[in-house]
Amino acid sequence: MTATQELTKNQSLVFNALARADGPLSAYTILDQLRNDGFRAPLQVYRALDKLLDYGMIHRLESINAFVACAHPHTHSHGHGMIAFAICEKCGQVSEFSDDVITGRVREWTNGNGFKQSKTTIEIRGVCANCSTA
Amino acid sequence: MTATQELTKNQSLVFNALARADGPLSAYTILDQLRNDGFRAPLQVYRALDKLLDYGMIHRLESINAFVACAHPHTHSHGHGMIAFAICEKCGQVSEFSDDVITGRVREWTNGNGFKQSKTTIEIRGVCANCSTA
DNA sequence: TTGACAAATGTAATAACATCACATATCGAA
DNA sequence: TTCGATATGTGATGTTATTACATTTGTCAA
Repeated sequence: MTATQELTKNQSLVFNALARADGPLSAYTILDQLRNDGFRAPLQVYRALDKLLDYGMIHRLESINAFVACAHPHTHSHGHGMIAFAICEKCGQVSEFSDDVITGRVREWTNGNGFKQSKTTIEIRGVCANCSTA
Repeated sequence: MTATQELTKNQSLVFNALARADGPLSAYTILDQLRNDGFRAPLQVYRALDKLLDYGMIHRLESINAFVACAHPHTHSHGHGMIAFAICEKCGQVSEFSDDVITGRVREWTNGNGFKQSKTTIEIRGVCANCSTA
């Protein structure tokens, strides 16, 4: 499962809501945007989000309880390498990047400590270039 | 403000609850533990937590909405260097470490992109050595 | 000492985020 | 076609965090 067309109706609706947004959305914001499409309950959103996370098409930003469409689907669709997010607290814009050195250092620590990692969160909060010059 | 003795009553109660716990606690768990000490409302806990975070005496684990007493107060009480957490999903134990290389790479990215970072979260979820051998 | 400001506290209500439980529907393969 | 897996609909509930407002306590200078 990688192509957009293979998503179910609810998954497509949720994914498209995130894809057309210019920043992260909360589950409840998505719900509100999809009321006209027949969405009535949070669970409809959360279920779709879970699947989209599975498929690697979106990310969850733990530090702000929100979700974004993946910015570089092709780049890391094949799994390895952790992704870091820089989240602007002024405008809400999120930049996504991955860094092999960081990935390597984390892996060194986990290997050295017998820790089996399943998911790693790296989130940088601050103010983006645009917002700090303005 | 660095010494435990200078904390207010509520701050001490909350800090001690975290210090004697063997893992992270949620705000509401802390509240329940402190009912006998006169705590009645979430805000009493959250206000103390905010201060303790300010003072660098505790950390917030964003990915599990919980708080832990800082494991190495002396080490990073002087501010620089970001801290990473490895959180075991079986036993709840949290290991805290900091890595200058990771700190440096993050700073390179933020400097290169004009991003003024204020707080950085690094949380590794997985299973610790103890739990994976058991 | 007092009065005035800042910091801390108490309390109720509400907002924001997430899941449970249960019923129903849809689809693909045996 | 019938069975199982997946997806969906819906209400209720659970969990996490904040708002708003009143009161108390501590500090410090006049």
